[in-house]
Amino acid sequence: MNSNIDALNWKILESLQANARESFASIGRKVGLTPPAVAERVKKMEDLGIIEGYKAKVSHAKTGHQLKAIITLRAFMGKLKPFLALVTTFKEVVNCYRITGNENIVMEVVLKDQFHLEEFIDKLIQYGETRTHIILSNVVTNAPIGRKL
Amino acid sequence: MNSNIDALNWKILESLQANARESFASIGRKVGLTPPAVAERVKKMEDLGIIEGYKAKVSHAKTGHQLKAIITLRAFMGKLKPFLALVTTFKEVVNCYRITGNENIVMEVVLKDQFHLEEFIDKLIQYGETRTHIILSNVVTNAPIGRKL
DNA sequence: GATGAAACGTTGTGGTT
DNA sequence: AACCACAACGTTTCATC
Repeated sequence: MNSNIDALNWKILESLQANARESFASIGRKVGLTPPAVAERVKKMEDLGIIEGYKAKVSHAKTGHQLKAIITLRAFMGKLKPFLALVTTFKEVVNCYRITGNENIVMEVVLKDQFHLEEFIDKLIQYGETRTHIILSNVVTNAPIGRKL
Repeated sequence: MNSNIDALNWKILESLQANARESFASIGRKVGLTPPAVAERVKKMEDLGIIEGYKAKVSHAKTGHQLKAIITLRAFMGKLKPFLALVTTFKEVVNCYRITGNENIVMEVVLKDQFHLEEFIDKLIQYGETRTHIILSNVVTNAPIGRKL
């Protein structure tokens, strides 16, 4: 389970977390391997599930979603299951976790404006009690995973 | 600010959010453009800040961090500023936002185990009152941004 | 892992609308 | 301003060692 990731693989992961489009040839120059060797290591890490994918990060603000919020939900009796099915269809929801504690769900949502927020919250009220926190600023965003944590 | 993103660019963004390592040639085949045309459009979206970067997603679990948690912080008087400076150095913190409401900060953290969690919370107590929610499961993770939100 | 060759992709120039 | 065509160059991929 906790896979054997050597120093070379950590360097490769570091590069790919910083720029997923960097070529294997370029990574190979940095870490001292030939392109096929890098390709083989990357393929193996993909197969093992260490690398889960490569994603372009698209700006929320530049795509017209100036407002971000954290919303927690404390589901009503019998409403958690239907909510879990529905939440994957809400395009506003970027991240959603089931959690322990007084609330059952925490979501990170992106919205156009306060009208959009109001409209979104209205869709939630039948499933449970919500609490909304407007995001004022990003302090840390998608920090890379490193060797020494 | 809210940039002009046409249907073709949305298709390109869709592809790159699904697989940031897909070649411009391959994307071009899908959307009906030549590779240089795709490259030019992508370059422009990078320059405009629509595309913020390309990141490999590395599995937390496979790198030895089985435990994830949402931690909120209600900072003590005068402790918010020093905390904001420090939090960027905590490798456990994947995401951190400043928010409105009773708490000032919400963080998403990855940890090895409950001992690691205890150790991490101990580092926070001098900055404010914390509340910890263990993440039980991911319902939605890094959902792509789409045209019609 | 390395090497070398073939297939593929990227990038720059020039030209078209 | 956006795109295509073509060619030079770099990258990936496969065989082989």
